[in-house]
Amino acid sequence: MPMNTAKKSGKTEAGQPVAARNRVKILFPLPLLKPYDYLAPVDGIVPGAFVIAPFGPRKVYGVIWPGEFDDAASGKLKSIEKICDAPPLTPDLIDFIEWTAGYTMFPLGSVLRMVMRSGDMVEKPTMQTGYVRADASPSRLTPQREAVLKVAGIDPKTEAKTAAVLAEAAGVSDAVVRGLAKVGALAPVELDPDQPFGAPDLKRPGRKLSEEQIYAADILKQKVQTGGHTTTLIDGVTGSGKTEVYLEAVAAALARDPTAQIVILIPEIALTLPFLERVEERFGAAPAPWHSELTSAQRRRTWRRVAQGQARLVVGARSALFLPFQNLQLIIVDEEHDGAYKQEDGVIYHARDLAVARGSRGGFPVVLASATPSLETVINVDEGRYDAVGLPSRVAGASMPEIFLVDMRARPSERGKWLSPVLIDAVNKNLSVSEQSMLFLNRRGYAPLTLCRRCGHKMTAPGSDTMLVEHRFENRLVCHHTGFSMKKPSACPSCKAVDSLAPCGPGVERIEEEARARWPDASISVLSSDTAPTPRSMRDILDAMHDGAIDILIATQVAAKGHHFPNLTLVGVVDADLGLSGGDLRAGERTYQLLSQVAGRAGRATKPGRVLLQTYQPKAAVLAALESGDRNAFLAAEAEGRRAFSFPPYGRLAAIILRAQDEAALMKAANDLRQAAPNGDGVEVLGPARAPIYRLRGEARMRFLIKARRDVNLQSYLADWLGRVKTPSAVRRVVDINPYSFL
DNA sequence: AGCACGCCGACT
DNA sequence: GTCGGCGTGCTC
Repeated sequence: MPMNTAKKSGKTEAGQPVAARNRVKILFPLPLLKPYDYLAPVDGIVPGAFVIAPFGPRKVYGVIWPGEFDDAASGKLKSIEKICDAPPLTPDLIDFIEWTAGYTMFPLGSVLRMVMRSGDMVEKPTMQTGYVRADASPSRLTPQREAVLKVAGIDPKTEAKTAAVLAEAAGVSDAVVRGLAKVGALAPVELDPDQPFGAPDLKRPGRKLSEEQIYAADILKQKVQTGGHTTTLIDGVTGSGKTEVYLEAVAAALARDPTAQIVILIPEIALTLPFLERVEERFGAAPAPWHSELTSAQRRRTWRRVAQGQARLVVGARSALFLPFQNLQLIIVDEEHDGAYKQEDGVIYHARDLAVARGSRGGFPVVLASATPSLETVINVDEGRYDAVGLPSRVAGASMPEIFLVDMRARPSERGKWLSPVLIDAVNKNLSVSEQSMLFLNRRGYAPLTLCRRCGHKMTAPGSDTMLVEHRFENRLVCHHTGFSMKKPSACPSCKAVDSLAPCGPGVERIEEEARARWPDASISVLSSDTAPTPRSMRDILDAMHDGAIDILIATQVAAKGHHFPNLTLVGVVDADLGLSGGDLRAGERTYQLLSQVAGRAGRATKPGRVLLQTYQPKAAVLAALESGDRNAFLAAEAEGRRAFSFPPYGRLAAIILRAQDEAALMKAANDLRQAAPNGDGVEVLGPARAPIYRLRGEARMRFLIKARRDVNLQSYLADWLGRVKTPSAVRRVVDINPYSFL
């Protein structure tokens, strides 16, 4: 275990004996390609230690970095300002940062920034005052005082509580607590506001597992016991109990090494709340949470407790991969196929790929879980790089739902309506037997397109080629890409015609309108990120659904995962073709994943479920595969398609995106870059082409796609290429290795 | 990321 | 004549 050998040294500036000074490298969490050389005030500062050092005109938090000293830098060396009293980053994390920078082609310092975010997390927070019981007993023991003394602890290390917490627990005002402190019955102690996380209780038994689950869990536990790196896919249908299985592996890892730390990655923060509770139920202590919605205090608590090795189990979004673990021993990637693992701004990365890399370099197991694994992962299993355990049946004897296609050409909806008679009949039938239905449409708002009936003008966001979506409930037009929103104008901004703006196409709000008109007596709710913006509001709707208070739930993809509705027996997908257009490499795969996930909501308990997919292209391979339930045939066909065009995972793919306000400068930069592209064996450069959304937030965007054979080092090729041209700073240039979004 | 340095328009 | 716009480049 690396210790911070650099003790606080007090004054480090002038007056330090020169003989004691040696050189160190410091990496700053700034977009810098390399660390810089400094003079250290004392010997033996370990790599990974946090410091403050002068950098240009200001003082910046940084990290001591390993590496050769740069002779060119002699002569202008400055001294470290301060060595921070925080546990240093471990060598394996430093290695992971280096590897990630090389792989993603982002500056080393930018990757470090994901670990540090803000430097103040390194500092000890201001301590609170906590109280424990002291020897002196109060002269007058009132019932209130007695209640406080009853809930107060003794051990100043672990049991100190703030006045507010004690008062709350005793049901009295905090004046009572202060009074007791004044007479010496309570002793004040310094209390870290970042309270430790509860230790997982390893004696606690897990839920009762099926034979199948026990078998799968044993395989995973074996991997953990043996140690060393493996990647294992838990390939289990919706409702097969994947979570219980991998929690057994987590338990095994916690038991094997008393300092081991584990991270469970989940794709969406909306899911964290129920998930945290589930983990708490298993281990008797809440895990440390990590996602973008944490308050700064919550974030600091998790970060510091992870850095101290105190938080042993972390549940978080993709960025949890960059927490400063002391002894990371296992990574679980739940719903590994989920597109939310792809980080699209700042350093662009895919958390699943980085998790596997981290496990491989750190020599510990990685577990991927999914009901609809990504093609990449399936092929990695087929080719023997990953292992797999299957969970082919649902727990508690529930059967898989039956899936039917509704050919909208044969059974169209009424004009200006979106539900086919087939789906309407099915909902009617469900209402008559008091079973729940869900109408699924992955489109927020009322209408995805607003068009002027008179001049044909399409409403777009300012400076962007993105359509404004009508949100009728708020009477606003909203851009889902840029966040722009405006009150719906009464006149067309182009031809000034009044009341000519017509909503085109359906969103969930419009389906709600249709459903309310058709089923006025039914209880209908909409679940989307607009109706449930916070985890709590989402939970309210989910609870109402669970308790049967809703007859028809109209939902976007936020309802697609992770919820059990025992009385939901019908899922109607309003537009199953929605994700298929656009020529995206993974459109078919994503549609399959989303729709089978949605389908999995139906009939989880004893009641069999039915799923109706409304489509205009029932012959499409994805839909045929969903109907027949033949996932393997679908994946084989997808794989063949990718192989034919040497797309990932049969070849490598990268994108270079250029963006600039000035279109002429952008075109010139794109052409200059194209001219400089070196000929590479097995490398094909496509573009530059306009990005599908050409203008976004006032910037125009051009894209290159670079395809390479699997045996080509794509990063070296790109580094060579990009090193040859100087793009003006007004044109932003970003590399996306293995792009997912083609917008 | 900041921040300084440097070269072209509207002000006292 | 100067104040200040933000493009360019540097930070050990």
